[in-house]
Order: sequence, then C-alpha cells, then structure tokens
Amino acid sequence: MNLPDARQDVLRARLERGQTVELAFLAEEFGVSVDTVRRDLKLLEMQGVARCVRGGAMPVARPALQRMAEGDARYESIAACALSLIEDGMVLFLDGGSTVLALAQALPPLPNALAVTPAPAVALACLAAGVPTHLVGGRLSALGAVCVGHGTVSALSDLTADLAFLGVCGLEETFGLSADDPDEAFVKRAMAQASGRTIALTSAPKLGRKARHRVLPLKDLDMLITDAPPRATRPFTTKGLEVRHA
Amino acid sequence: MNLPDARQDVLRARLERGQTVELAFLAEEFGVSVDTVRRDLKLLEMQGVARCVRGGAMPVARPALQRMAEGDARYESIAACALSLIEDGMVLFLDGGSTVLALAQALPPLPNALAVTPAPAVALACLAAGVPTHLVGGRLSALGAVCVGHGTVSALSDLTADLAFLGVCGLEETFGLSADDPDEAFVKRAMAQASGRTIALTSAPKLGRKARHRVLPLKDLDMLITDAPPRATRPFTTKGLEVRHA
DNA sequence: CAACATCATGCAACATCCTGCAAGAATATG
DNA sequence: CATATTCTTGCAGGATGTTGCATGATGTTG
Repeated sequence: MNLPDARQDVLRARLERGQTVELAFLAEEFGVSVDTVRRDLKLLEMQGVARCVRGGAMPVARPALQRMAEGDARYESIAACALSLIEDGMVLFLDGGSTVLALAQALPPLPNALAVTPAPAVALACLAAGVPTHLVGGRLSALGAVCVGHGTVSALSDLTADLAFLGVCGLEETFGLSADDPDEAFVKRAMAQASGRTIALTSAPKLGRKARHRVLPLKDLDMLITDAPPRATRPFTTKGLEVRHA
Repeated sequence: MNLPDARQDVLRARLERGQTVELAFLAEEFGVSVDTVRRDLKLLEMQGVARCVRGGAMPVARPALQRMAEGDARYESIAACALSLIEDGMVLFLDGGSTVLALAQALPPLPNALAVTPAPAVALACLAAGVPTHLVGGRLSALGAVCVGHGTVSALSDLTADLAFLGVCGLEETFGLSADDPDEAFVKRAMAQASGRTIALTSAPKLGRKARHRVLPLKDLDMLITDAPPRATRPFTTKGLEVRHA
C-alpha cells in the first residue's frame, strides 16, 4: 500500500469525489512524511486532478454543475468531430459529462431526429439547439448531475437508438470503459446495449485510467473520439478499435 | 477541513447563494477564532464576493445577478415567501417556469427532503442547492422546457408529496388555474392531485388571465403566493383562497 | 454618557512551503 | 554477478503564510 501509485490512486479517488484532503492527516494515514504526500499532490495537480492549497489539496473537478458553466474549448474539437456521424432522422443517446454537453451545444437543428438523454443539462442544450428531446428521468446523482437508478436504466432498456455518445471517466486497454459512480455505470451500459453503435468521447487525461466501475469491455465499443495524440491511442487501435482524432 | 481555502470556498458558496453569514457563528462552526474568519471575509470582500458588515458579511449583488434582478426581483420575494412553508424532510413537487425556478435557486440545503420535478432547469437548481432531487422524465416540451407526456403524468401519479408548487400561466376567478400548453396542463394537474397542499406562485400580470387549458378549479388550490397588491387578489380571497403577499 | 461589542493593527508563535541533498530500493546494463 | 542509473524518500535550511492575542479605536445600545 506504500507505493506511490497506490497512494496517488487513493488521493485521486477522494478528490474526484469532491473531498478536500489534508496534508498532515494523510501523512499519518499512509505512514510517510508530509513531504512525500506533498509531492504526490503536486503530481496530481500537474494532471489537473487536484488544486494544491496551503495544508492540503482541494478537488478541481467540483460537481459537474460548475464545470458546465465554464465551457471548455478543448471539448469543442471533439464535438465537431462527432457531429460528422450525426444525420437528421437518427435517434441519439447522449450521456452526461462535459464532453457530451459540448456536443449537445454544437448540434445543428435536427427537426426529425430525437435526442434521448438522462442528463438535464444535455437535454436543455439539445432543446435549445432545435432537436426534439426525450429526457429519461430518475434520481439525480450528485456527482455527475445525471439521472440514475433502476427506473432510468429500465426506461433506457425499452428504447433503441442509432448512436450512443458516452462520456468517459476512464478508458484502459484491458479494463475497458469505466465510470466513477456505480449508478452512472449502469446507465452508461444501458445506453450502450440499446444502441446500434457506441461512441466514446474523451479528452486525453482519461486514457489509460481505470475508474472504479467497469461499464463495457473494449470490444463492445465501436469508436473512440479523442483529442489525444495517436501515440496515446496506439493500445486501442491495435485491439481493433476505430479511433478518430479531433 | 480547516484549510484556509476550504473555509473560503464554503463562505463564497454561501454568499453567492444570497445568504448572509455571521462572524461568531462561523468561528464556532470552523473551530477557529473570529479574527481568522474576519480575515477570510475581508479577502472575499477584496474579490468582490462579500460585503463586510458589522458582525459578519452580506452577499454582494454582482452585475450578472443584478441583470436578472431587474426582471426577477419580484420572483425573489415570492420565492422568499414560499420558503417559509418548506421544512427539511418534506417531499416537494416543483413545477417549471421562472417563478418556481427562482424558488429552487433560493432553497437552503435540505439533506432529508426530496424535490420532485419534471423541469430539468429546476432539477439542476435543487441539486446545486443541496436538496436530493428526483427528475421525472418524458418528452421535453419546446414551450416551457418541462417534461410532458403520458409517462411523465403516470410517473407523477405514482408519487405523493407534502407540497406542490405550481407556476401559473393564468389564474382567473371562475376558470381557475390554466396553462398555455395542453401537455403541461396535464403535468400540473398530476402534481396537484398527488400532493397534500397545492400552492400557486405567480406574478401580478398572470392574475385575471385565462390561458388556453384549464388545470384546476380554484377550489382545488390551497394557497396563492403573489407580489400583486391585495386589491388584485380580492376576487380570490372572497372565494376562500388563502393568499400571501410577497 | 456609560457599558459593551466589534473592528483594525501589529506582533510573536507556529505551520507550511520550497529547494537542495544524500541515503536506500528497484531496475537496467555490461 | 557487479555496477550504474533511476526513482523514491526523508531531512535540513530559509522563506513565506497563517493564526491567535493584545491594544487602542470605533461603533452600538440602553
């Protein structure tokens, strides 16, 4: 348990859960000096997971609600690439998350298409774009601001779509696509299983990461759209996954 | 949890939600001296988030909020009046519409309550306020950005709540409460029928209006909260409706 | 006006941060 | 197998940030 990677995994998990971590307390818990923990946190800060403050670190990925408002240029290129797959008349599953939200905001009017999503923010963006929208209800998860629960999953299972666009918490060569929240994982899986093609949208930092809960094995994924360089997607292309670089 | 930045984040969040904070109480809560909290608030005052006053600090209305305040100042007073009916542990039905949205944004954290709503914007506001939220899904109506349809109505009918807060398109002495969209009318009616008390929130211009579709007769309404002057609500009070003026 | 609470300032004690460095462990290389 | 390299860790130091307290000033209340 005293390997750097193990410590950093624990820290990453807590931070992504929205917890703030305290330096002195962590040093005690891990049985290492505060310097070591400080270095761990600085590393996570480089990766954009933590925000180092005096005495510890705070999560940078605060509830998806706040990230939403900012809007990120990184995601726009991914969204633009995904748009080329969409035609009017299709039924689209749209997951939650900031990358998929960027896609929803970039949608052109599609009067004959139907967007189906468990994410309220995505639903509003689709409606504003001029796409008929069906919002799948349920309990709202605090982490991702997405509807989850049995009702959500079962409602999704009763639908069928041409394309499913999934946000990604982690995508790893052997572990496949994974999510931080178990309930959100079930929702993602239901969308993947009920759609003709499943497309993952993800920014570079998520590649090679394993989030806590497995959603899909890699072979059930039809396409990956990312802004990562080709070298980072090599493990996936060699396994037969189609990758598009934004 | 005693890092300076963490404290300031908490304070910032409360102030941005319109709460006023009290010095002595905060010192107790954080386990630090009042001097420290005073310094925190002074820092936030430099950043334009707080306005220090004797004994604590008050939220400062920022330009973005002020713009909203021009159109919505009246909604805020209605929301404040509605808040007095709400207690932690209740189940609340929240309709769509800007008045109800203002109420959702004004909610304090209610960890044991449950907010149930067919409106995605309201759901996000409740979640951000720290209230567990259930979003009732369905087709998104283009008019009001509210979920409508048979699934929505039937899901609402299977629930029960203590209070239902309904937005109003029209409220007239004989015609009762009415809505512009037929589908939205069914949703409003379902919420009214499944809740203990039904409360209409409405600004002055809606009084005396008949919208296209009837939702409820006046007698099925338990309370009206409005910013209209007493003279405008005379026809309703004489019919036995309880009216509160914001 | 008197009693009291709150505020601003300065200060000393303390905690934390950064940098550099050396010892140990793991891995690579000849 | 021996040696070199890299990585990780803990520690020492000086710099900087933070905290609580004391002091006098200012505001509030009866």
